[in-house]
Amino acid sequence: MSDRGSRDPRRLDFYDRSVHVVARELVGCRLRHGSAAGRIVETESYHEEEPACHAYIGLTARTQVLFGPPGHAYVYRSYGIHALFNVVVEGEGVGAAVLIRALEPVEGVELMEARRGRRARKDLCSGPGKLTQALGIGLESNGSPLLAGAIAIEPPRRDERSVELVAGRRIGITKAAELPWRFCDAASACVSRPWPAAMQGHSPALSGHRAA
DNA sequence: CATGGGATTGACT
DNA sequence: GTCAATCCCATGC
Repeated sequence: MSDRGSRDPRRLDFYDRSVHVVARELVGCRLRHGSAAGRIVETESYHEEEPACHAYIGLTARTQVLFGPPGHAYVYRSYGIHALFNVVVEGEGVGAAVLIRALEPVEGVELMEARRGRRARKDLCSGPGKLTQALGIGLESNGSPLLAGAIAIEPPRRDERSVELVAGRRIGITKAAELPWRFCDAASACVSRPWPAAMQGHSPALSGHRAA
């Protein structure tokens, strides 16, 4: 794999790089489905060589998309209830993906509230199951191309502040839980709980924009 | 074909 | 802090 690809998530070579590089660079980008969009503030990387990754077991019906070409959505059902959205990365034949774990709502907040129920804005997308519900992403989006489909990833806007990136251990897993493959914007109040140790002592703001 | 285990969330004690 | 909801898929008989 090469790490010299594009930093523009609207280009295919952005995704054809190390899963950890892509996971870090996705923080600050914007995930969109129709008129609803949010700023990515938390990701985790998963790779076939490590047992927490679904691709660890090899090529099956479930993991087919993970081993497919980069730049596509991998969506699966978690705990029978929630849809979790991932970005397939690295070359075809390599099973690796970035789990999108939290967003700051930036567009279509009313639509997100309609889907999620009225609650604090910072809690609309502060978890991997919450953000798919808020954006209306379901299992039918599994395999959807991110460069030519309903779901798109856009680069950070120039008027947004830069990301304050911190890494921590992945959460919600029992295998390979010690790997520091969770990446968060420490300045965001929308990161899911528990916050990484590096965020203790922070007082994150809600908005990803610079103060007016 | 039956079974068991989740990359979670929200409600409740 | 505890716990149930709920379903897809991998595994084993």
